[in-house]
Amino acid sequence: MSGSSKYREVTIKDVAKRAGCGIATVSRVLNKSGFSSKETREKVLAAAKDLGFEFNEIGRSLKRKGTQAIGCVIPSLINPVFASALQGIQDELDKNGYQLLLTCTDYDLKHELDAVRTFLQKKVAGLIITTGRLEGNASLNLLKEREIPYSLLFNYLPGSVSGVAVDNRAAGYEVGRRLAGFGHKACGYVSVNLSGSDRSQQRLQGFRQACEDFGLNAPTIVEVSDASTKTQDELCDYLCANSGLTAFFASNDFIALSLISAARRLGLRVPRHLSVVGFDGIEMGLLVDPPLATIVTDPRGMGGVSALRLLMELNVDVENAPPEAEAPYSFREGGSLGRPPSGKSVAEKLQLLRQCSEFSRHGIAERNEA
Amino acid sequence: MSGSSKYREVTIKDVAKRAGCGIATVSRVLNKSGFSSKETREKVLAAAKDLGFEFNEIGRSLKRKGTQAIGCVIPSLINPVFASALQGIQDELDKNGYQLLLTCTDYDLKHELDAVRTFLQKKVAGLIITTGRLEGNASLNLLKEREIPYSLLFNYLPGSVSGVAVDNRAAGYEVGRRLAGFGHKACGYVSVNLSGSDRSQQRLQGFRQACEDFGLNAPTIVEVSDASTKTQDELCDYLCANSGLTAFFASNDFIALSLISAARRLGLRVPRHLSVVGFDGIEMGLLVDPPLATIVTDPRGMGGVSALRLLMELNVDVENAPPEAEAPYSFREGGSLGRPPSGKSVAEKLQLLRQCSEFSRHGIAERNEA
DNA sequence: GCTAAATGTGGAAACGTTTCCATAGGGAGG
DNA sequence: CCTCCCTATGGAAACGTTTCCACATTTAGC
Repeated sequence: MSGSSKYREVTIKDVAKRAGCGIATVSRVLNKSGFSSKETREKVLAAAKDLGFEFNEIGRSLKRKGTQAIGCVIPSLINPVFASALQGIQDELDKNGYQLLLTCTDYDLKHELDAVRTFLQKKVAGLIITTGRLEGNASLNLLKEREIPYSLLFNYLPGSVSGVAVDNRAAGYEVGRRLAGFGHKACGYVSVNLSGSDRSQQRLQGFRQACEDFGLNAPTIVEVSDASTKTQDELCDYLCANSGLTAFFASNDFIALSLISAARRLGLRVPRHLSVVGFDGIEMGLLVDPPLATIVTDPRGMGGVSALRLLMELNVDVENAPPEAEAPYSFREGGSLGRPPSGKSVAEKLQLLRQCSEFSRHGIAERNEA
Repeated sequence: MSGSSKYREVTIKDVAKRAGCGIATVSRVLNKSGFSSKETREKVLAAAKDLGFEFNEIGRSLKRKGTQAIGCVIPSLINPVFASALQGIQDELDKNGYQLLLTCTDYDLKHELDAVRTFLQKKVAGLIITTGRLEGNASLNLLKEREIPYSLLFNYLPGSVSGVAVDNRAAGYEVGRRLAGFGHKACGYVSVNLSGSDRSQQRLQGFRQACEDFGLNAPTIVEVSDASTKTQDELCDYLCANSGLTAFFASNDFIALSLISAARRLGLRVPRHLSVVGFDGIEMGLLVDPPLATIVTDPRGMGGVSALRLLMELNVDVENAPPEAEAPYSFREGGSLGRPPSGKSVAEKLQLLRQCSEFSRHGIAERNEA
């Protein structure tokens, strides 16, 4: 309220004055660089302590022409996969004395470019980027042109750009193979933002190829919006309109669980009437009933690896070098994947769907709540 | 490999030379501050464009004695509540031209203090903090001493420090009231990190009070570790050891869902044999069967509000001022909360638990997988 | 006891920017 | 015609640091 004891920043000059020496000496002592006698060293250290001196990183960065910060550009934090990856990144950066600057792009390439520009102005040491679209990506071109080190996360373009990512194509193929193994013939691929996401498209490619190789029909595709309540409605519509499909590959676990929920709303049982396989391997998938069959990945680990790779490129000597190979994944069996319905179950399913089509969606909800 | 066409930073000096004027003029033009003739303005703008000039934010920050960055200190990104909040923060900062510096503390106060120190060295304009323990918190004391603006998120100490948070005590009380309304008498409180989290303790306080006011027994408390697989085991043990409890309040939705899953493993049904109420209102809670009864909060909104409050304190004129009141929450009914088991159900439940105690936990898993 | 090297120190420049100040031209008002 | 003020401009200082360099002192080698 009264005494404006405005805190005054204490600089290296203040320390020098107090220690009775030049600022160069202070800098050397505090940075443990160059020569210094034990005597002055002690005086400087004492002075710094007395005054509560802390380096001003801005001054340092200006002189050193760079910061100890890494810019990170990801689509969103709502997706737990990205959040986990970020946690992995943060852990590694922290361990190596780097700071994390974060921006979310919401899959908007314009936004992405702005973010990269801002990071460059802030003179980040490097960037970690997850983008929706690799090909002709303006942000990446900018970084290449300026020769700024960067590391890609979750992105890779087969035979061209490589980053820390699972082989989405191979993983998608694996899902197709598994579905075939259970005897499914007619499958669906459910995605959010298929058009704007390389990753989703790669998974679909692999899945398609597997369908072809193992004699399944070409998958029926649906792209749903990600506003949760709307998603449910869209998924219900999709299920109703495609009663012939017996198994679904969802582009991530959340969609997979949404699909199972939508099926439940329609009175359908998983895996009795339909099978569902997800992607990512989020923990929740193990807590639900039936447990979700999915491709398990390690986003946190991947984030860590991407950070380590970047740090290595920056000549930081990290504790243990990250593996060179692409990120591992594995197929997890789960109760949500079973044999396709046969005979009685099919009849049951069709009966249920027929009933549903007689209700408005609102009606369905009401009926199920009763 | 060969031509080292090392990119050379272009500075305001280069622009000045090219435009044939002084650097002061360039600065004025590019910042639209002070006077400039139309003629020079055009020359400078053209020169800047030709050379691809971009401001060096370090130089700017040094002169201006501060950055346009906000430091954010949260416990973890794995908890989707924090991730959502961060998304809200990021959105607002982005909208107002501020950058986000992020650190996760994993509830470690030492780590928290280090992070705050680093942010101060980087001359952030302000901080947003979520801490486990408010009382006597060293980081906050440091910030007060240095007179650095900060905004608390998810924390508040009734009658003392205030931040953007729901009234955890009142919300906990509300849960107790609801459980009483359903006729429960003996309840449990399940938490991770109870000792290290003010929030969890406040929820418990409110819950306890409600139990007292509505004539329930004092709640039985259990603290579980957060390593998922271990959690399941611990929860199973807890359920077995407390067969008399009919309802559980979990300190967050994830624990609530874990508890339901653990119950399922034991053969128990929700809400037939036990009721469960969560906290947070994560989306997943609506996708599972039965839907989770919980306290619904708006972490993303809260993050946004905390950012806006901070920006206002920094005299940024934000678009619309955040609400002054504490963050809203609401109780959501869900299938996971029902009446306590009576007669036949109790017998059934005891029978199931008796069977379980005959198996090792490993045995349980095997039995259920079969 | 002499040079050469090793050790210790501080002045000053530099990093890229903003901004104070001095200077100067031009128009208006007396 | 002389002030005065307004517009326009660039030189130079300042922000806090690191580091080059020149200089001083000690130690070592003969």
